[in-house]
Amino acid sequence: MIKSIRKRYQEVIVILKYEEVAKKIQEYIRINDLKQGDKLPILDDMTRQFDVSKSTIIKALDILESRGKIFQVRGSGIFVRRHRRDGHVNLLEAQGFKNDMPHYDLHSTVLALEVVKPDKKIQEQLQVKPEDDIYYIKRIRYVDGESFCIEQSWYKKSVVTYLNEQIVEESIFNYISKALNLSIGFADLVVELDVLNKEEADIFGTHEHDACLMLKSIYHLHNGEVFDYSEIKYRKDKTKFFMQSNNFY
Amino acid sequence: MIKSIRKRYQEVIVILKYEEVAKKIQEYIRINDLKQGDKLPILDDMTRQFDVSKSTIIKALDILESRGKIFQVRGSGIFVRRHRRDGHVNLLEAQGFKNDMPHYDLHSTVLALEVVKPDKKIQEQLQVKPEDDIYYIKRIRYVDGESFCIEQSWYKKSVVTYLNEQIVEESIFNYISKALNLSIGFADLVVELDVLNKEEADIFGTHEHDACLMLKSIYHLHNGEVFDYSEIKYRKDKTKFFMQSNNFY
DNA sequence: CAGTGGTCTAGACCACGAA
DNA sequence: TCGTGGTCTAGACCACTGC
Repeated sequence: MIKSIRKRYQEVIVILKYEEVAKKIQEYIRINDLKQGDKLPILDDMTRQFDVSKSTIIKALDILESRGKIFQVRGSGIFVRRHRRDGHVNLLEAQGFKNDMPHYDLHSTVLALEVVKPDKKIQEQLQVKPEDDIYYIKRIRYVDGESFCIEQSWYKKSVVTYLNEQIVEESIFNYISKALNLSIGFADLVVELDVLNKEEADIFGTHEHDACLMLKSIYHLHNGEVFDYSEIKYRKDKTKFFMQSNNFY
Repeated sequence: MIKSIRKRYQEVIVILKYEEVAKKIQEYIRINDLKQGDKLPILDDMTRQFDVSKSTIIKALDILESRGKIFQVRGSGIFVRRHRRDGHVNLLEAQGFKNDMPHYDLHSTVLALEVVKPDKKIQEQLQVKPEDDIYYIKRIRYVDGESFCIEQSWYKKSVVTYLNEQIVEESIFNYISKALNLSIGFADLVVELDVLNKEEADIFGTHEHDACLMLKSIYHLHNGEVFDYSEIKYRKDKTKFFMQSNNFY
């Protein structure tokens, strides 16, 4: 492959071969509507088809395996794993919403968007000082017109330098990666049971002190810096979290 | 390294270099009590120290990264990520219990251990026929003498050919991998909110219809065959699920 | 025992971060 | 600019599955 094709103008956006191959394999699965247990082409055929070395295919497959898309059986073949379950919130592709509910009508209402000083909890979660500026955002998210979750999030202003109502109504993460050109590295997530206060109960059309699922997340940039802490309450009757694990050793 | 050292007698258990290296790096982190953000030695030093090729080190590091132990920053270094949180159930190392609560006194009470025929739900989850034999197990698990969760599980008898009370009181997964020599490949997990029935409420010392966290899991062997479906109810006041995500792309 | 996937290496070259 | 990590390759050899 000619090197210049793998860069985009002056931006020098390098396309990784193994990412390209991984994308194409996923595309192949989608187009051929493969289900759990269906077999993919053998390695040798893939090296020929994609015109890359065996190692590169294997790297692409390892990535797809770690993302829960496929599983590899030595001596036998490479097989498709069950797809994301529709309507479940996928905790491991934790970039909100659009990904989880692709077939639904989604929108958000912004209840708060302001610059604040962090209290003790936020200082600790975001690893900031009391005098640092923080964007505080509170949103209700709707699925098919019905309230689905209530999200509060705190962004380091030194990283996410600017936010406005329109950005916040749409996808903050999309804005962060596309407009600010930051790349999100990893996240720590905690799921627990919580209860609704009066205001939240009204939003969900239920009763104060009702149980709900709480997801607390800390997001890091690629260099390890924390930039976002968020707390999301999900209504109990609509929410299922989905995950896939490979880590047996 | 001499090849024969890497096999154990006649069993031909091959030790993978990159798994060995990964283990040693984790050990290094533990011994030196490294915290989030602490730097590991540079790649070149590790290749020398472990006497393996650069690719092998990188593979080991990729594994540790996917397991949430470290993060790698190009041009800068390799850094330790926050450790498992004590007392949180780690959903991605979902092998029960002993791993999640290493510093606690754990035990189990077996309420049921019998061979049954699957109902519709179990037929679907385990992908078995109505006439297939299934081990049904119900256990209460205690942490420091206090009931922590109630687990029901269904094992394909064609895979897990034998179980007894002692095995079930201890670790079934341990038995499966060590004694039956089966290797667990991957799992699908769903977390949702559920309520307690009268019996369960009594076990937890709380009220019927109280909310609880429900974890439903489907476990697969390395070849993709389902062998276990389980439903675990966790008491709401004691339970936090923890996960780490890398999948931002 | 053929077919298929996995491990490991040496080495060339590239990309990012910090100073 | 240099230190550090990342991509990619060709190829030798190994290991598991199923016929």
